[in-house]
Amino acid sequence: MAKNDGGGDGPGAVASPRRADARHNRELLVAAARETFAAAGPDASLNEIARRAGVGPGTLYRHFPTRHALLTAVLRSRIESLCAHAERLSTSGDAGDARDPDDAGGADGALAEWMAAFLAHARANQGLGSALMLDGPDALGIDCHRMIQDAAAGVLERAQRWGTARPDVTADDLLRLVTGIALSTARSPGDDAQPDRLLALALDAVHGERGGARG
Amino acid sequence: MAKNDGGGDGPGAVASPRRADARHNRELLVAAARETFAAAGPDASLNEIARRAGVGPGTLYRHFPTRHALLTAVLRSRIESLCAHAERLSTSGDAGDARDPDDAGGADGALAEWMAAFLAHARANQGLGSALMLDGPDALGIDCHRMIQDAAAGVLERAQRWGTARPDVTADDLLRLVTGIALSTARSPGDDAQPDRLLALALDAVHGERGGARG
DNA sequence: TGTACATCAGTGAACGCGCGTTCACTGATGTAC
DNA sequence: TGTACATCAGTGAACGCGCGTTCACTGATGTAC
Repeated sequence: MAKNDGGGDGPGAVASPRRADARHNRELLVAAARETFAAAGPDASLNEIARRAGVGPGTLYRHFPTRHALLTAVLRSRIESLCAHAERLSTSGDAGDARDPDDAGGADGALAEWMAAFLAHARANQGLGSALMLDGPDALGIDCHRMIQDAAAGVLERAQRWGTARPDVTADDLLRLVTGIALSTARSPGDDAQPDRLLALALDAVHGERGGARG
Repeated sequence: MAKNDGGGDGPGAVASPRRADARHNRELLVAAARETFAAAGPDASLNEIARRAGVGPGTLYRHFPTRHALLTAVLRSRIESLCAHAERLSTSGDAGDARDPDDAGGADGALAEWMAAFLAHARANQGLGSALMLDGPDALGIDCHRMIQDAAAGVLERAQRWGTARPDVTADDLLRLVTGIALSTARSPGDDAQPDRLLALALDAVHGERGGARG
């Protein structure tokens, strides 16, 4: 049996503590961390998070031995929903065959939809949460990094099969473009129009010139 | 007369101290700051910079009362050369008339050239130096912010007159796109190919579909 | 050219701060009987 | 159902650290004569 596994939460899920007070405090900590990271970025003070949660710093460390463990807990649900979203988009319709490339409502719209969702995710947490995703496997734990990468690859490959995305673009390019938009617009949270406009630009670039007739 | 103006260095230039030792230490400090900011980003320790320069922390504060004053001193020369570059590109050739849009070697190449130069600038200092530029006028002093903004606007407007840039793109869009690329690729300094590829993508987006025949 | 001196600049110990992290102790919980 | 107890979890003062910043003092410089 696993050492301290709380039950069948699947691989990667953090074991829930058995005792009721521990479970409660864990929830308080994650909620406080979510707020604090969103307000102050991923370098926010851990003592401050413990203070907001109304627990001692030792309690925070008992649940999350490292900053990354806490960040992962905060981001996991968001990342999982992004991946589920990608999964839905990648399998809806009859994805196997390439249809008329001018009918761009399918894979094309799916790519745009998912990139918009990812931008919204990246812009939360001051846009910086997702920057950690680019730090490489060590930063957030290999799980989250690969999960997002695979999700992006799924949506992108489908669009490429349909001819609505340039074949020379990689999933990593996609993620970095959108993350960059989130980062460079992070300090002006009021203006939602500009990130949307920049995302539209990036989407145009990824589409290439309709049908791929490139010089 | 100005209060402590070292001479006719033009508006915005920081007055050089009169005494030889002060001038020398100022140079040491700027050099140390350049290195340190490049290695550790714009949040680098000021004490560390003073240590690297071989002076006491008090000396640093005598020359640069705030972190922004020091950052400005470090970035000023770079920014000035970027602006001069833009000026050169904006006035070379016969800029007044719109020529055949398919002859994209002129304003088109100029835009690409300047954006590449700006990307190189943004990628120095861990890509973060230029992030401050997006913080708004307060951060780096209104000078640097406006200087870059105006330089970008000059090159962009010329490209738009020539029809090689979409008319709905703003100079701010341009700067944020490139800054975003710098930020999202900052942590992988070894790989120079990806930033270049992303810049090419962004340029394609800015060009729009050749000639502007957009659905 | 040489000297006296006013002032400009540098020094670096010291302060207060908030951070991350630890640990001896206290308290709450769940379970075995 | 009630109680005893082992263990799991929380507490929060305390530590060491590096940071930004200050300031009384020392030293270097340039200038006036």
